[in-house]
Amino acid sequence: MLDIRLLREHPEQVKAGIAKKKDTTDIDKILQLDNDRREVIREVEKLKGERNTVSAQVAQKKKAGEDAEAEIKSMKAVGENIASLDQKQRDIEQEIHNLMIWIPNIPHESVPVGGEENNEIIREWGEIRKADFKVLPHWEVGEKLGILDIAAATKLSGSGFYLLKGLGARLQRALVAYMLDMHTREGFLEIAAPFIVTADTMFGTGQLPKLSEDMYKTTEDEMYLIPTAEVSITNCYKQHMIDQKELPILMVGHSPCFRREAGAAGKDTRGMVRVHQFEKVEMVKIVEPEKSYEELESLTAQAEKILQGLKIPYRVSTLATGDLSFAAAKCYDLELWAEGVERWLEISSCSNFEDFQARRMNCRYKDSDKKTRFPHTLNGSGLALARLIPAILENYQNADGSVTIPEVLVPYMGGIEKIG
RNA sequence: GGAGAGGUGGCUGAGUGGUCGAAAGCGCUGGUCUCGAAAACCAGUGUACCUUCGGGUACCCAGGGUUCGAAUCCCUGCCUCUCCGCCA
Repeated sequence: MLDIRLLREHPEQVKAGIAKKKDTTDIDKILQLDNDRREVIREVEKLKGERNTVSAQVAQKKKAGEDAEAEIKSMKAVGENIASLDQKQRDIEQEIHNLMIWIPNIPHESVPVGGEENNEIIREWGEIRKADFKVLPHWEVGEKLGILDIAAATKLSGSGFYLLKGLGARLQRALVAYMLDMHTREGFLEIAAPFIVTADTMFGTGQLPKLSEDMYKTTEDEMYLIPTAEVSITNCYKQHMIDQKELPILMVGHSPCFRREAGAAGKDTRGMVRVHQFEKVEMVKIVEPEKSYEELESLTAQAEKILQGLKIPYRVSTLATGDLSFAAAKCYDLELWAEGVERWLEISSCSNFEDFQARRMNCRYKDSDKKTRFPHTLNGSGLALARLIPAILENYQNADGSVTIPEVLVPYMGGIEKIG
């Protein structure tokens, strides 16, 4: 959520910012409501002041045993007037709120302007292998090795699901353990949080109300299945006052992610690349505002360490404004090269939300001047399994159809060095 | 699921209709003392909004209600705790 003061004081900046994200909220309408609101407040507060004064007189007279009927009578009408103005104020504030919650965060000045085509690749890492045999896509090699069974998943849940078995399931477990170990070693606190959360929690990180269509929702209790562990982990600090000494807060967790992919019908229908449920390790940071952009760099570097450890080539790009998510001010995408599908696959998004989420969650901290402020929140995948496994099955594929286990995973695989 | 108790500031916790924004303690900040620290003592210490910058208004889980006036009384919801039931 944006600060209404930013709208008041720099309306042009806000308008330009949201336009870069292709948002069309009528900012002037909100400013008009904001003026109306203040007018009502001035009026009602004057009346309340009067009532408080007279009420004090009533109390005094009663104490002294005097008659206060005249005062009581005169305040009756004032009281009714106050009640109706209070209602009017609430209505206006509700209307303002209902508009504010749909406004996206505004992009940081360093973010390239434009649509997806303006994303900027800022670095690449690793050598793309030139195999002297035909590298099979992961769904083919996975089925052949008996470790991936898309048909079974489809039977259970319909299209857009995968099922791993044997060493495939083990590989996923190994990756999760490898990644969690890496991040906790670097100071991230491991969190195992709920996968089902309330609407209020979804509001806190910005999934609601805008992304409602993308999530699975329970019918009986109005609960939501998390689309990412970001939701559960970040919201641990919802409605919380943080002591500055605790900052920066670094957390990491592993969870399944549930996504309806409502707008993506017909895209990437084969394999594990686009599915309704996948596993992911997610890192979250809560930091002082002054440090959030350097923290974004180190967060991205942290995600990159996983790929470097696995020796998988990747590239990092800065997302252009039109490609940024609702809540993000700046985002780096990590894409890895998958040799079988011959594509760069998005494997991690590392974003700085500035105080956008903190404001929605009402997460605050006291700074060194004892002033209450909103911290900045960040998160980054570290990493998503449903795209990492395909990359391993393809990039580590051998001519005989077997798959070599990346060296760093061997200990996690109980010493197994090759599948097939 | 059943019965009961309760939700008050950064924290603990008093307060059952009228100077209560709220006692006390802890914590925090400053000072005295000290070579320095601890202890002790003294002082200070909520947030948001409106403002003609004098001040004013609101906030004691949330939302309604009663009243001239509500932290305090009533209703609804949410959450926590205790006991019972059920249960991986």
